[in-house]
Amino acid sequence: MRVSREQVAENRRKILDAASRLFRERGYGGVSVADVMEAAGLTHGGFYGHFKSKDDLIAQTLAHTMASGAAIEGDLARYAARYLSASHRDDLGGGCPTAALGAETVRHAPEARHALTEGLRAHLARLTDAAPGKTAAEKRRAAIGSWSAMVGALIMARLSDDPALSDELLAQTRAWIAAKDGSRGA
Amino acid sequence: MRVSREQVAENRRKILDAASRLFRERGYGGVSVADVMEAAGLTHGGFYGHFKSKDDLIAQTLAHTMASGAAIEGDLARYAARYLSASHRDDLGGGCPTAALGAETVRHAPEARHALTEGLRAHLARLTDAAPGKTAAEKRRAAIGSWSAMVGALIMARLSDDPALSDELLAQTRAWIAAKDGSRGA
DNA sequence: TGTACATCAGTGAACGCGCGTTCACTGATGTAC
DNA sequence: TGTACATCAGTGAACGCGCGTTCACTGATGTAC
Repeated sequence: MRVSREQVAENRRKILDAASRLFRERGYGGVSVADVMEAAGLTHGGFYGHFKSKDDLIAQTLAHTMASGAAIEGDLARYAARYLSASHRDDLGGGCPTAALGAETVRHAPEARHALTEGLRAHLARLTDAAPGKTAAEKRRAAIGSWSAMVGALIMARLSDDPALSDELLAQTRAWIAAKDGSRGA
Repeated sequence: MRVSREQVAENRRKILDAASRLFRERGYGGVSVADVMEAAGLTHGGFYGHFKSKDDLIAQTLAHTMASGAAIEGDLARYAARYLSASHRDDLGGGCPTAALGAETVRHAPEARHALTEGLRAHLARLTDAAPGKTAAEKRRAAIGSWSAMVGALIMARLSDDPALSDELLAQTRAWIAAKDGSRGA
């Protein structure tokens, strides 16, 4: 049963959205092509009309997800407070793709790595604008240092099976970033 | 062909060492039980004499790997310089288990998460001792903030397919940690 | 505008491979005498 | 200390399942007239 061109485009978007969430929740290996298609409301056979392979889906999903990189509201400390919140920690599927998939993506197709790298580059540029510092170099350093701390802390907070340690990782990293920002670097 | 008790213990250690390196290099899903056994110089059939399942191997491998947490030589900035080096970035299989496997381990058996969490707790205690700060609270905060930044920066430096960006992530995060340490916090 | 046909997105069964796991067997180790 | 037997770690073939991928088919869409 053929569908309209608009329906095709919408189906493709649904597949990418479903894949984006599922991959972040369960990792690449934890999600089958059939899982993605079912979540998109389709059957698995139609998959290869949209994508060349599962690896192709992974790369395109990352590009799709990173393209919707939101602008940063407020300063870097404010952004860090939201990033390092319990609600973000508990929302794997809707949260930061770098924290959820960065480590696994190293081992995947070059296209997937490339999509994440370019998303990361764009995000660092936005963070640099929002970062404190008198010079461009200071702002860049604060952006990279703070962002590294955010990603690392979120991953470890999710990893920890001790809720107290998990909360401490978030709170202390938030405080450290805020203190660093206030102290105006070098 | 039965082997001696010492041989059994040595084989078990070889399996854990091989698994530790292979899992870090390729992730849990990228390594088969047969891969591990072959790397340990054995055949796959004998695996279930040592471990209950692949998940059991994963958990025991993490416990085994985290148990050999080295003491920290020098202060925290010195440790960070080594952690955030090109040679550590390029040595996935021999490098930090948290950076290599932390994100994936969230989705695995509770025992695996627990082993990593306890290793992390012990490591944070050692880092706290080496951290700068006048009070215990300051040292703890510096340890957690710096450690989060190290883990995040290493993951992103490995992820980046642009060598210049990769190097910048390491260098800026090193500088940020050093600056922060010098500035004596809040 | 209406009709006839070609196109092709999606369906669901099927294929083949890899992997986790099991099992009958082997032969060296450990032990009872 | 030496011998006979029981134990059991490791071997390699086999099993079964899940998953990525393919394919013949369907029927609605798009188009030529």
